[in-house]
Amino acid sequence: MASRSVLSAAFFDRPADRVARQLLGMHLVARTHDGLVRLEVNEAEAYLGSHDLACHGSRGMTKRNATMFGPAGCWYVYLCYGMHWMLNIVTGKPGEPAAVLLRGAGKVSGPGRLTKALGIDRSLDGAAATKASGVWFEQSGTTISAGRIQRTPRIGIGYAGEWVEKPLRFLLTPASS
DNA sequence: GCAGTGATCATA
DNA sequence: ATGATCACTGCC
Repeated sequence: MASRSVLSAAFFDRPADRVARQLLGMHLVARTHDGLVRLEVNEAEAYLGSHDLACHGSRGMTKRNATMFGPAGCWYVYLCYGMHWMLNIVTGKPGEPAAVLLRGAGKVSGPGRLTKALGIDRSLDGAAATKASGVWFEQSGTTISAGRIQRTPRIGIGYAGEWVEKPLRFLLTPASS
């Protein structure tokens, strides 16, 4: 059924800020050793490409960030501070390094905690976000009103010069009831 | 407020 | 080979 359809590579072949915005409210689904985990995405950051000084790809391709230069819809996973795995989804055209960092979903807040909750590590890096990879997105069917979306500067990128202040972090306010 | 933690990358 | 850095977290 459409409301549970898996997001395809085409969904991610757009500018990272648009993808980050549109991922809010979608479901991040993972097969873990404890079974299927399904979390609503509520925080994401866009890393726009080679011109974005906060983006890993802005300093050229390295072994670590090579996945970012690949096709949209693949996972880019790397280790930060020697302890925390960061989960990103690659966006845009091959050759252009852009991605969206997943920072929060469901009740899990923080990018390192998110990967820990989902059992994600480097072994996912480079895989396409399909059921075959074990981690994917599904459409939630929920319409997100513009009023529930906040934008702020990104976290932890103080080195990025004029890009520090760009409002590329997207947050979904919990629905009130 | 800051220590932990270790892969990664630039420099040499 | 060496040293600085780091898209974070947890405990002080």
